[in-house]
Amino acid sequence: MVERSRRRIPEATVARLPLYLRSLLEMAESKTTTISSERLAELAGVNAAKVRKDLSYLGSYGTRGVGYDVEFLLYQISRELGLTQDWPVVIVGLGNLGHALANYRGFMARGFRIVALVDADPSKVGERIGDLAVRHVDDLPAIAADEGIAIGIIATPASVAQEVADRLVAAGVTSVLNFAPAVLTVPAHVSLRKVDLSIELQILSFYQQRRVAAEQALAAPPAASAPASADEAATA
Amino acid sequence: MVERSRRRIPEATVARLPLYLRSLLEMAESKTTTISSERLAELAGVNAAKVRKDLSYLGSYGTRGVGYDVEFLLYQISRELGLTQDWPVVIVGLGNLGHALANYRGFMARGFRIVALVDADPSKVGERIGDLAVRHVDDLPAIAADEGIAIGIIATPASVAQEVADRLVAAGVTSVLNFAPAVLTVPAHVSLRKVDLSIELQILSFYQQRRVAAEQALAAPPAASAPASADEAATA
DNA sequence: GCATGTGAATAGATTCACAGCG
DNA sequence: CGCTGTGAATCTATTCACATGC
Repeated sequence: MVERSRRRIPEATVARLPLYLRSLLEMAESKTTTISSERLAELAGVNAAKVRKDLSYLGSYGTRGVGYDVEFLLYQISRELGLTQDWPVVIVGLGNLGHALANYRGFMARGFRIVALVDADPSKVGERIGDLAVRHVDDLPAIAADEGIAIGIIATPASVAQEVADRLVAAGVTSVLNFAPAVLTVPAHVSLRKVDLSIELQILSFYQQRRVAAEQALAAPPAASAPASADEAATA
Repeated sequence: MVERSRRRIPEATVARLPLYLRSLLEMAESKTTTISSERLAELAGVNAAKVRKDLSYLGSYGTRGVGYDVEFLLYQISRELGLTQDWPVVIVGLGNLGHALANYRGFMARGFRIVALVDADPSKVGERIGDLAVRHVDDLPAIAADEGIAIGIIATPASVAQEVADRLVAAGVTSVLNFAPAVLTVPAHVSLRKVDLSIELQILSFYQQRRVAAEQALAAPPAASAPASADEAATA
């Protein structure tokens, strides 16, 4: 019982465990008791060898010739991800996005509980969202101490995101999820992840352009140099 | 002029180009004319060797002993990412998140234009958000054809996300950004990216737990077997 | 002299392929 | 026999270190 997490789990594997978890939850709902790496791979949108290798980092939890026990694997992954406890979360910044996040009862799922909302704008302080009232960002240290905040979500404009991150860290928060389009720096003992809409769109744009260019190359004769007016959208 | 994109740009590099772009935009605003890989690396939160290698895939756009011309590099990256044109975007699903996204004039930045909002709920159809009216999801084929939609954003509940993806693809959309917590499958000629809040939180939870466990291991004597009540949060 | 550009070295992730075991 | 678990092979990405050229 002392030998918890003797293995070093690769980052890429950690990032996939939530996918397996979600797939297993679906299977559990449909009363399926065991699942093969093949099927789990299909549900999670990866390949079977990857599933087996990933799960092998957690331990030998499968049965050869049979597969994995859904409930047991669910529990093991939950435990590994630290979801057998509830992490108190604070959302900083209650503009459009902050509001949407605060109302995400569904998305949050098990393991996380929004316990505080803070904003720097005095006109927002006091506003009730769900069953929480918005408090001032200056109260962060007190809130963090009282509620034992583990995770801070930054949903502010980019211009103040670093300052907010600093305040969260100063208040003792050691995990930060940043929605602001800005590069943040935090001390080494703090985890930082980001969700960036515009980056995702730009990546899509890259491949989209590439496809359009490839189509044009096929359609146009590969002879003459530069096509004069190539600015019509080619999404047919 | 025909030799556009002769190099094969690695995926990891593509994912970082938007970071460089953003950093360069900041530099351009502060009237800086040239920038070293070192400084750009600092702004983008990566290391300098990576910046140089990444940029070298685009071409030899730097000057030895000097650095990169900010404006020129800005243009080259924009072009490479396909941001010299505007991509028409449709948002599907106007719940909390869809609303927030529709109002994100800021986050969207250059290169993208939200031209349509659709939802399956008849009570939402007709609602005006900004200067757009919500239309019914059944109109997608017509909308896609009229507006030349390039990118579809899925902001629906997970339960209908795959169906929406199928409809987008059927309507000719070839880039999809999925916010729903579901694994989607699309044909090979369609790009798919996802943004998943709960996955990000779960990844943070993994490392958070790991830290807490490490602290406890330090604090507690490494002798006795299982600590009886280990369910107090340890965020001090 | 100084910062880029890039081969070579290293590290990390994915995939293969099959031995091992229920 | 079927499916897991895992070494070995492969592929991709990162980092090093220095020759190159302004």
